[in-house]
Amino acid sequence: MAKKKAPASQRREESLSRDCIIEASIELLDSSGESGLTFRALSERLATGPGAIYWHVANKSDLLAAACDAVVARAMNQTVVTTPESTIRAVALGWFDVIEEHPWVGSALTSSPELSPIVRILERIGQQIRNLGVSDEQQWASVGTLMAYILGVSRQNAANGEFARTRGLDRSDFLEAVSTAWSQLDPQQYPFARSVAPRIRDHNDRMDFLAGIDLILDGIKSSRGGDDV
Amino acid sequence: MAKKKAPASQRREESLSRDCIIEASIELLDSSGESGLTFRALSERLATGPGAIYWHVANKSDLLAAACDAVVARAMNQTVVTTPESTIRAVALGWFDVIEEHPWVGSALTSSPELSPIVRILERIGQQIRNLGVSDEQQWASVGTLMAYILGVSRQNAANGEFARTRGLDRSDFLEAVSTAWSQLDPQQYPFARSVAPRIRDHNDRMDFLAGIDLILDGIKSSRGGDDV
DNA sequence: ACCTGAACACCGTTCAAGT
DNA sequence: ACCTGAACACCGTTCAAGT
Repeated sequence: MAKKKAPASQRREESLSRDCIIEASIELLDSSGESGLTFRALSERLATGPGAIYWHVANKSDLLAAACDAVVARAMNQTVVTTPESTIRAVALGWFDVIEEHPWVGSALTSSPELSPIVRILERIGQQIRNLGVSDEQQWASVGTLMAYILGVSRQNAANGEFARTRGLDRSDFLEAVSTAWSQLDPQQYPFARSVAPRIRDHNDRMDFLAGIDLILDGIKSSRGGDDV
Repeated sequence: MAKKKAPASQRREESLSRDCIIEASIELLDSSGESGLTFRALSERLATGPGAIYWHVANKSDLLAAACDAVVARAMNQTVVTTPESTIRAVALGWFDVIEEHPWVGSALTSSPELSPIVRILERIGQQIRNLGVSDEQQWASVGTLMAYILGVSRQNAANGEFARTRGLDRSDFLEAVSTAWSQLDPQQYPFARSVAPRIRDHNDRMDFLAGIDLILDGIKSSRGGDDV
């Protein structure tokens, strides 16, 4: 029950702790992207030496995973309760917004597959899939597909954002570039990409993301009835 | 028509070229993972200095993108012709095998969103979605969803593989670790993850991947008829 | 035109030494 | 117990100098 108390001494500022290191890391990642998180930048921000951080954190990948988990935990803890389907959509959209705010999370997610962030999302989706009345055997496929889709979009968005940022483009510059590049592809080899190029310019990532969720939910519902192959 | 001819001179071994640098990079990535590709390791393998590589290649991310594109291009060029649906499944499975052989491709893919590797896959999927008779407005959503799913799985598999490799685990060790970790989660907070934990131990990535493709195809077919929201 | 290889700036990480 | 900061090994990248 008893929360871990802070040490009695009241030094100037607060002393170093795992939590405040993680918090500073998140700020650094938000403001300067994935490459912005270095032990030197971090120790400068925390007014300490690089070595000090290693007392509270095992190494960089541990640090990144912890920062990622902190963000995800915060986001996944606001509960919604309506129908299973609309809860899934709400969770998915909430997650989309998290990625927009913290693009680096998209790529950091995959580094710690053992537990933490991915399980948090999987659990929320999984519970709703159960509520949807999907059979036991189909649950794993349904949740796995949704997860792969959600993580796939997250990663791609993160990469696009990082790509744009490092080249000093904003979002519409980026879409414009992709659109014109695709429209100049060889018509024989790339008819589909060309046909779809104009649509890229003013599409809405968030809406497209939701459309994919709905598509998968349709698939889940349609196969909920009969087939079990 | 005329293929670019190699220069007449026949020096000992072949001289450095963009192609052979890319080939050596692929070998390096296959054998030692993402972190194995360094300019020093590469120049040693090519019996040259690190600076020489920069004559043929702009920088590391250019090199990685080129290596990735080479692998993808090779894989996407074997054509299958049956029904649209089974072609999509074949392309997806073929892609899955590419990732198994070259896990680093999963994470390198996203770095060059402008064109190249992603468009190659998208084009093949897109053509089949058209053949499936999906309406123009639905095509983008359908292909986008499939792409996000496929790339999502690729990325996750790559990350899992890398995770296992750096810890010297093989695949079953890894699954075992995840399975037991999930089964020890708090029953109140993580009922779904716990319920699904035993299934992880002996699931088949390839089959699960295909199940997801089929699920999404079901969704596409079910919404092909009426609704246009 | 192409290659060499030393040099630069910058990483993650360690560790003896301090308090 | 916790922090300091110099030091180490290793990156990507550049560039004067060579052929």
